[in-house]
Amino acid sequence: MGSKMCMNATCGATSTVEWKKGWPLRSGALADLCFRCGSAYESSLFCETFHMDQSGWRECYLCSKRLHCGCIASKLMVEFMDYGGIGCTTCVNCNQLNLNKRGESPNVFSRLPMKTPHMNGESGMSEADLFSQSLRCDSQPLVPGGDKREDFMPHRGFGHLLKSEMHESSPSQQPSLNMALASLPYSPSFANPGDGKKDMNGASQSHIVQSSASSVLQRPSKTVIGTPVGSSKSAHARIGRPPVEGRGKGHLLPRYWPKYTDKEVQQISGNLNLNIVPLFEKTLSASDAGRIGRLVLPKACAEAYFPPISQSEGIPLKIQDVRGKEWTFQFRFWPNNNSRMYVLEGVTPCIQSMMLQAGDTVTFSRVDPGGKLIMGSRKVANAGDIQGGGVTNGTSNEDTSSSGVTETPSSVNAASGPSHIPEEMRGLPEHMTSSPYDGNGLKKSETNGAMMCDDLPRVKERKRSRTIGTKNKRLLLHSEESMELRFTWEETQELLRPAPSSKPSIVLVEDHEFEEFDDPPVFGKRTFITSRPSGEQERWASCDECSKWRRLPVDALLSLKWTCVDNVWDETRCSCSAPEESLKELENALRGGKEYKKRRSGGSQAAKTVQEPSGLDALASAASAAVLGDALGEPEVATTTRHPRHRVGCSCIVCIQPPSGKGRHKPSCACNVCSTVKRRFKTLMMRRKKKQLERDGTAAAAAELESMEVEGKQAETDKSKGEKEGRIDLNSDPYNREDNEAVAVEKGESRRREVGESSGEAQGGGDVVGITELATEAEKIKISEEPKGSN
DNA sequence: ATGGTGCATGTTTAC
DNA sequence: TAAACATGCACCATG
Repeated sequence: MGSKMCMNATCGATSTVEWKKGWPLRSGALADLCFRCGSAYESSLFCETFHMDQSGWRECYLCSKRLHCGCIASKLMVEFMDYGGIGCTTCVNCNQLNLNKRGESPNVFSRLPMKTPHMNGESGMSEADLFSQSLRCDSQPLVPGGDKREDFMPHRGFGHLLKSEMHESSPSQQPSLNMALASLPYSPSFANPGDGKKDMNGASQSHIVQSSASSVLQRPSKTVIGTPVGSSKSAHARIGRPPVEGRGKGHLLPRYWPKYTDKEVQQISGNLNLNIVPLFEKTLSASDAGRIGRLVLPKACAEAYFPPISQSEGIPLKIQDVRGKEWTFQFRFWPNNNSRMYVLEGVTPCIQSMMLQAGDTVTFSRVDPGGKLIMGSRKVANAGDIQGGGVTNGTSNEDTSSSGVTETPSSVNAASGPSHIPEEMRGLPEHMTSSPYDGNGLKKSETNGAMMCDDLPRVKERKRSRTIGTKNKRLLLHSEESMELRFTWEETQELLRPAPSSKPSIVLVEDHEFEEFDDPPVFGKRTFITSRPSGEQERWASCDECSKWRRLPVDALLSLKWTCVDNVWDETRCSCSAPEESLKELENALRGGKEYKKRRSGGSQAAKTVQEPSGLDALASAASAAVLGDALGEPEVATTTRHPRHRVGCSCIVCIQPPSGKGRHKPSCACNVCSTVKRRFKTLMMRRKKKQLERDGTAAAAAELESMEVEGKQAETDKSKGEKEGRIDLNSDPYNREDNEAVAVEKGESRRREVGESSGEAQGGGDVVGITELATEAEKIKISEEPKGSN
């Protein structure tokens, strides 16, 4: 055990052994007490006696007023701490010292109204200067010979950092606590740089102040987007700030520093009409965002800012999101290698509510007063940007936080947040991803030049990204899912083609020919359909070789790879050497579409890189468009949604529907689709009754049956008539030779398939009101009917 | 069979 | 090298 010096300025005793165990700290450990004066050595004691619950507010024991410095810092930081390690504070209001509960002599610093260090934009002063000016020593040396505060203060402020940064502290003077991040801005040890009379092993106090301050202040800048200190833009900058003090001994890693911009804090504060104290944040891992619903909390953060728990089961913890909704999570821990692993359980609903996924960031703040925990979020750059799918100005890299406060990505360069997105996937230089604030706090933070130039973290970032890129497959997959696997049913449909080798067999269903394939469909080339002024439709496809657009028959189905040579429809343009036709029509059709824009603006190179995607590329493109809600030109312009195997002229339920998203049909709608649906449902009902009656077998029932059959025949006649007019039964299944779900019902075929067809088609199309409902109804009917039938 | 829970283990990172 | 953390996985409960 190294020698310790009593932290009580009035004592200053040094001993290597004679330290008594004192009262329990919040951490559960026992404080070391000075053998002479009984003061605590453990700096983690501070705030022990007058602990600030979680709010960071206290009431003056003398004037009964809340300690409040009245400056803007109060909204961001806890203003008062117990300096001196014995839990005493000077009330700024009455300037009286508050003894701690043990009645020990006050030996305190109080804070003068100050600007928050990171808000010192106009002053041009260094943060260290502001720290110094914002603190003053109120204590009077109680022992002749002066205040020995500087003897021990470095232990609790920047001191421990000096250990690593300067290697100047002797082991005996190394602190027993690591409250650096919490206490840094408040460290009174540097309040009076010129006041230092003693060297710390040779280092002057002023030196220490300077060095330590700079070393500390540089830290955030290495890991987060940071505006240079003193910048007037600091209110917008996402500076990773050391959070307010917590009770934990370990200081928080910069990656957990809350990286709010001041505007965001103000925004949250404004939203909730509360003072917000940012605590920490965490980038969601795949498992955090997964279905397990467990959010692993950084140990230091959990111990510093969440209530202490001694049982593994933990406690329910209420956390409010910035919309005001209160969530209750189970805050608990697991034993882990003689340590603890803290988790929040039951976060899935909240995560989903905030629409967060792996890579996004959750932020934890505290409300002053009250100590209520607030959970915010910050979404990672969106998939499209990650994919590099479009050149952005950086403004779209981040999503609006579901928290109501839009936050920038938790730093492009930060070790957390978007860093989990492999740089290779970004497609953009990192500096492109800095985002400007929109001024109202609702979007974007400003570009930060400081971090753009900071290569160190970028190197680190790349290292991490590579690792994650190869290792964290879940996260990667998730991103890929976002980009490539989320496409709509219709978008998939339009890309499906019959397998090249498969020969269709023609099936005649109610006078309609259907091609049926034994092989599953394959992905085909994406094409565009345009309409001529005459109304005639034609299809356009881009050659995979020369990227020239070729006009094709509307019913042309192209394989995944398609080149001019495959253009069997136009002999004059079946070679890449043939000139391209006027693209006027195509351009018109695609005007406003992304593909078109890309192609037009990109020149030859762009034409090469942004050429019409094929197959999975097209899927990815479609997926991106779907995900991003992009205004991509509709690939199938002026056409209806099609089955992959359906040809032009197909009048099945899918093909006759308007393109998706064209609105729902009204209940009274008498269009082809709706009337067909209704008719079909009627038939279903009729058959159900018929079966019911057959079972009953009563004479009356027979009579009813007779009349029903008359009705039914009439219905069938209508149906047949309708089909001959170009309509087709809703339940016609182009894949089913026997078609006719009624037949299927009678044959006991799967109701699931049946209903699935109906509802699925309805969904695939324009969400025709009634289809789903009717199908559901039919399902119910059959379900209720089946047990009876089977018995 | 499925999903939840608790712990173990491998990887990463800070010191 | 040790701590922290992400995730795998065995075990158990439930339907």
